[in-house]
Amino acid sequence: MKLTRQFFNRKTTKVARALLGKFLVRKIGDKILSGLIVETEAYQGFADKASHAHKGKTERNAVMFGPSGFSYIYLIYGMYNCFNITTEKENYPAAVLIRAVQPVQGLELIKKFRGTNKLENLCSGPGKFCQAFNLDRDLSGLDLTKSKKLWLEDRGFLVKPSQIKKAKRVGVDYAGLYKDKLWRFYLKDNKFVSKK
DNA sequence: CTCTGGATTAGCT
DNA sequence: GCTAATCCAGAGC
Repeated sequence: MKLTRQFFNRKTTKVARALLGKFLVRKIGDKILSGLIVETEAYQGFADKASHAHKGKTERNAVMFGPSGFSYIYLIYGMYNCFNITTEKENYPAAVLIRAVQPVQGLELIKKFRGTNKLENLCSGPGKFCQAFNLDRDLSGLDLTKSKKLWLEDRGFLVKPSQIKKAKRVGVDYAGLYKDKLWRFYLKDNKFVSKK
């Protein structure tokens, strides 16, 4: 079943945890790509120095201030894209970054987009995942509860709380007090996460 | 295996 | 002008 607004309209860390084991589905023409989410990170509020919303609302980050369940995709390091899903109520800027996915459907197309065949190297990082699923900034601001190109599904994959590991977020050493927050979540022993 | 530097550009100061 | 929610190739061990 497709994830609805109320799934995303909760505390960001809760959504980040709940997204593990859910499926991200992408439709390109008549082809379906999908993957099991295995790694996420939470970015929330005004005080979080690692968040784009920390300095207030801008043209780029405006969607983070909107309703939950929308895509926020931005260019990082001049070369890669990062895909996020907005969370929480309107005017509270927050989102969950999808860091890694276990590819399930559409392997052929995913391999083509990535230019590699090694399974564990297809979607094991936020930039890799966007490349694999052909996500770019054109798809930012989509309502993921309504879109026909991109949405999330619960397919009954069960994740026990004991299978969820917490860690510091990656690449945010500049974020002062917030750099050590344990707002990264991933599935224990899953070989598709971005780091071991 | 680990470590390091370069690629490349929008967005903010 | 500076630098980032990253990735990869190449060097060294």
